[in-house]
Amino acid sequence: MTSAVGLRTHRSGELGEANIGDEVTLCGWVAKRRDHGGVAFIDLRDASGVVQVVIHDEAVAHPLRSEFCLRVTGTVTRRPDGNDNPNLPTGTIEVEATTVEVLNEAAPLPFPIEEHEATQISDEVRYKYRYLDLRRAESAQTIRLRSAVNNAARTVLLGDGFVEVETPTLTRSTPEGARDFVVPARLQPGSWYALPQSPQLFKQLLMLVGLDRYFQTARCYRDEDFRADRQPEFTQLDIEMSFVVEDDVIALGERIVSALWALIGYEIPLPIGRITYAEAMRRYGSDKPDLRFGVELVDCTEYFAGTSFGVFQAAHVGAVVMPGGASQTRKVLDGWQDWAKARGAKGLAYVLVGDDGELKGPVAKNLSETEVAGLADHCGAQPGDCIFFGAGTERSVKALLGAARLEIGKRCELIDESAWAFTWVVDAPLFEPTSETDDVAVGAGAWTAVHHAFTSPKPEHLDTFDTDPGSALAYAYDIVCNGNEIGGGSIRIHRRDVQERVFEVMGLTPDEAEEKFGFLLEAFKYGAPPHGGIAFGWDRICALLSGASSIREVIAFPKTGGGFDPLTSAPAPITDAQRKEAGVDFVPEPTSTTAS
RNA sequence: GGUCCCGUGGUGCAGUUUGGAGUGCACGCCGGCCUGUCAAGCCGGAGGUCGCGGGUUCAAAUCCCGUCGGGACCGCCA
Repeated sequence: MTSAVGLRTHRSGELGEANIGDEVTLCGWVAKRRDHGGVAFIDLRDASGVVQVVIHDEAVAHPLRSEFCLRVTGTVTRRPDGNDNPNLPTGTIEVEATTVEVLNEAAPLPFPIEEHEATQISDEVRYKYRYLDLRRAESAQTIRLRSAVNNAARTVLLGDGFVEVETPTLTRSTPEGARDFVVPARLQPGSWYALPQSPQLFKQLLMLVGLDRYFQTARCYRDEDFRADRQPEFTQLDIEMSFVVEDDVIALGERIVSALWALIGYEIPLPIGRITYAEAMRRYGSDKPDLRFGVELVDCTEYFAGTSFGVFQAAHVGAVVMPGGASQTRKVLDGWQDWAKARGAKGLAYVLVGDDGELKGPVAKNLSETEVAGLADHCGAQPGDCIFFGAGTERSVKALLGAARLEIGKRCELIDESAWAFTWVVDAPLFEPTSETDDVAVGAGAWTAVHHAFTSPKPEHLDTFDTDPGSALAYAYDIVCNGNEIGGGSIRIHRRDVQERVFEVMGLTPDEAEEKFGFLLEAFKYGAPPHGGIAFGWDRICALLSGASSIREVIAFPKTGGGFDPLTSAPAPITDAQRKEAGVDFVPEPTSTTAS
C-alpha cells in the first residue's frame, strides 16, 4: 500500500526503524506539544498514527499549538538511549525536523481532543464539533470499522453473484409501520413523497425482474421517537433472493455475520442455534432473548389456579428468580416497585426465600400453606433467592418478567460482557390482535401483521391462516445477538391470491389494497417467483462490533434525541419563498373527508 | 403522550440535602522560565448573567413553579 503522495513522502504511523536515516516529509496535526525551551517535541498525528517530531529551533517550535496543521521535513533517527516510548508504535524513533511549515493554524479547541484519561465529553458538544471528535483515535476507529464491515459483507455477497441495486429514496407513503418522513412535490402541490422506511417493496419487484439475488446498503427513515439505538435515519443491509427457502437465507445470513465478527477476531460457532418465538417468549419473556446468561421465566398459572390470593387470580401468573435476591434491603425492593411502575405495571410482587428455606415478604403471608410449601421448588429458587411475580395478561406478564430478567442479569452481574450469544428466533406468529392490551379491545377481530404484510405464512398454515389467524405462523426469522435484534427477514408472499387473503385478514378492502399496493399486486400477476430475504440493522451491528453504547457512535454525523443535528442545526425554518415554491401550504379542495 | 436523571468560566466536575459575597478542584487557554519530554515541569494571569423566566425570602447556584436543551426508559418503532 503506497501512502506517500502529494505533499508528503510518508505517513507518521507507518514510520519505523527501517526508515532510520531517511529524509521524510510528513503532513498532520499537532496532537501534543512539549516545549522545553531549546528543544521541543511535537506529536504529529495523521490518519496512520503518531510520530514524535523534534524541533531544536525555539523560534519555530514556540508558536505551534494543538491541532495546527503542519508539513514537516526531517530525518528519521533512532531515539537516544532511555528515551523510547513503549506506549507508541513509533516509540523507538523520532523525526529531527529541518523545516516546519504551518499549513493552517487552529483556534483554541472547544473540548480536549487528546485526552489522557477517559473523561467523558458530553455528546452534545462532541457532535456539534464532530469533525474534531472524529480526530480522536477512538472515535475514528468506529468509522473505520464500519467501512471494514461494509467491505466484508460486500465481499461475501458479490462472491455469491448478488447484484447491488439502488432503490429510490423519494417514494410513496405506504400505510402500516412507522410514521413517514414526507417531502413536498413542487410540481404537484398537495402531493408528497415519502422517504422509505425500508426498500421492501422495491426489492420484491427486483425479484420479479429476475435479478435473482439483490443487495443494497440502504438508508431508511422513520419518524418515530428516538433512543440510544434508534435514529431518524439509519442503515440496513438489505438482501433478497429468488427460489429460496428459509434455510438458504439463514445460511447466507450466518456467513455474513461470521465475516463481520471475524473482523474483531471472533469466530461464531456455526450453525447458529434456533429457538422458536413461542419458546423464547415462554423461557425469556422476549422475542429477542439475551442468551449470555440463564435465569428463565417460570409459569405459575397452574400452580396458583385455585389460589385465594386476589393478586394471583389472573389469566396468567409468572415468576422469575433473582439469585441471592433475598438479601436485598427494603429500600432496594421498593425500588423494584418503582422500576415496575415505570413500565406500566402495578408493581412487582416478590417472595424472599430465607436461608432456612422459609418464605418471607408481604406476599408470602397471603399464600396458603400448600402454596408456600412447594413454591421455591416450583420456581427453582434456592435459599437466599428472591422470586419476583407478575400477574395479568400473558403478554403483559411476559413483558414485565422478561425485562426483570434482564435487570436481574445486570444487577447480579450474570452477564459476561465479553461473550457473544447469537440465536435465530423463528416461527413468529403471522398476525397479532390489533389491540392486545389490558384495555378494552378496540375493534374485535382486527388483526395486524407481526412482521409486515408481505410475509408468507409457513407452508402448513397456507390454507388456514385466514380462518384461524391467531395460530398461523409466519415464514420469518430474526437474528438476535446478546439480546439485540440485529436482523430479520422472511419468505415473502409471491402469489396474488395469498396476498389478497392476508390483506383481507388485516381488514384492508380490495379497494384500499389496490390504492396502496396496486403496483405490487399488479406486478404479482406476471410470474412472481418464490423469494425471500433479510435485512440487517447495520448501525446496531457496527455498534456491537465496536463496543459502542449507542449507534450514534458509529454514525459519522448523528442527530440528538430530538432529531436535531447539532452540527448543521437542522431542521431549520425555510423562507417564505421556499414555502411557496415547495407548495407546503397548499390546501386541498375539501372533496372528501376520509381523514382518519 | 408519559416517567426519571442532568444543565456551574472553553472542557470535566465539586458545591445544592441544611439559602448567607461566584467559592473550589483537574484539564485547557494567555504570558514568562526551561535542551530529552511523551498526561513534560515550574511561576504568573485571564476567563462565569450558576440554561432561561417567574415566585418565596432581608438574602437563591441552592427552595418552589414554569420553560428550553441534553441523556435513559415506557408508549411508539409493520
